[in-house]
Amino acid sequence: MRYSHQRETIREIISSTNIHPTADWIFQQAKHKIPNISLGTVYRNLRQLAADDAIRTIYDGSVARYDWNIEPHDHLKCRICGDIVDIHVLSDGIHNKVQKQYKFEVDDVEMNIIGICKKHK
Amino acid sequence: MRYSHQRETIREIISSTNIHPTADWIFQQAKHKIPNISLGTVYRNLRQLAADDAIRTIYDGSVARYDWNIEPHDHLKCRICGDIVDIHVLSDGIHNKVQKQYKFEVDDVEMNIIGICKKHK
DNA sequence: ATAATAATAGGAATTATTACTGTTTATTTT
DNA sequence: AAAATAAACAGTAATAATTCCTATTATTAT
Repeated sequence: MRYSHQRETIREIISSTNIHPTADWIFQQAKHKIPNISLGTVYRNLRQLAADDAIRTIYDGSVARYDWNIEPHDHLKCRICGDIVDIHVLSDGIHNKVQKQYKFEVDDVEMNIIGICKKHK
Repeated sequence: MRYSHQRETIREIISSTNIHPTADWIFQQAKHKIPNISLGTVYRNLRQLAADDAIRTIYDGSVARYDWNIEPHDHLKCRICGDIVDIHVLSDGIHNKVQKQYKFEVDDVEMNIIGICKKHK
């Protein structure tokens, strides 16, 4: 993968926040630095960065969000404010358990816990 | 919610399969029974059935799929054949652990394990 | 410095889903 | 049982997220 200014800018934007931004949010931020950047460029680079394991794609219902944190972790999503926070509750054992019990080669585990965060109950 | 022939047909279609169908697949099946049913009707009823906890909506990347199984369970998704199968690995303890540790009121837990099923490795 | 080609901007196309509108139909009231 | 009410419908337009296309630009190897 060849260097590109656009891709580095996108990478920096993702690394700078914990909000798990959408492609469009990243696009809006990127425009501040590169006014004529295009949305297609943002999507193409997000796909490339994810394929390269430089970022992680998470799904919030049906919209994709992006996370700089590529370590295994889970998500807590508040259905009042929409905030998504990283947590770590899933034991590493699940991985092996599934592998043995179902003869399934595990690549990725995504766990999203939906509910109401402490600020809203 | 008032009775409707369309909704009952949709409910039956979902109950009859383990493939976790998409709205469009359900629409194609429904047309065999009700030739002039419209896609909007399928989506509206899927939303209503899900709100009523008669079915469960699951997200396969960014497309919605529907599951007749409303008991807590997890999913194994094969990235070769696309098949999604129901499993139960997550202990009920996670619910309380998250509730206490993060003061988060848990409504729903979705866990998808992505990898390669035994038929394809 | 030049050639080769990966990446880009801008826009069109696609896919999944929701919204709108006039009509039909299940249920309630008379 | 007929009339009134409103939920649900079919058909279609609109929207949102994402991907694809093409001519141009930028990076890298020679």
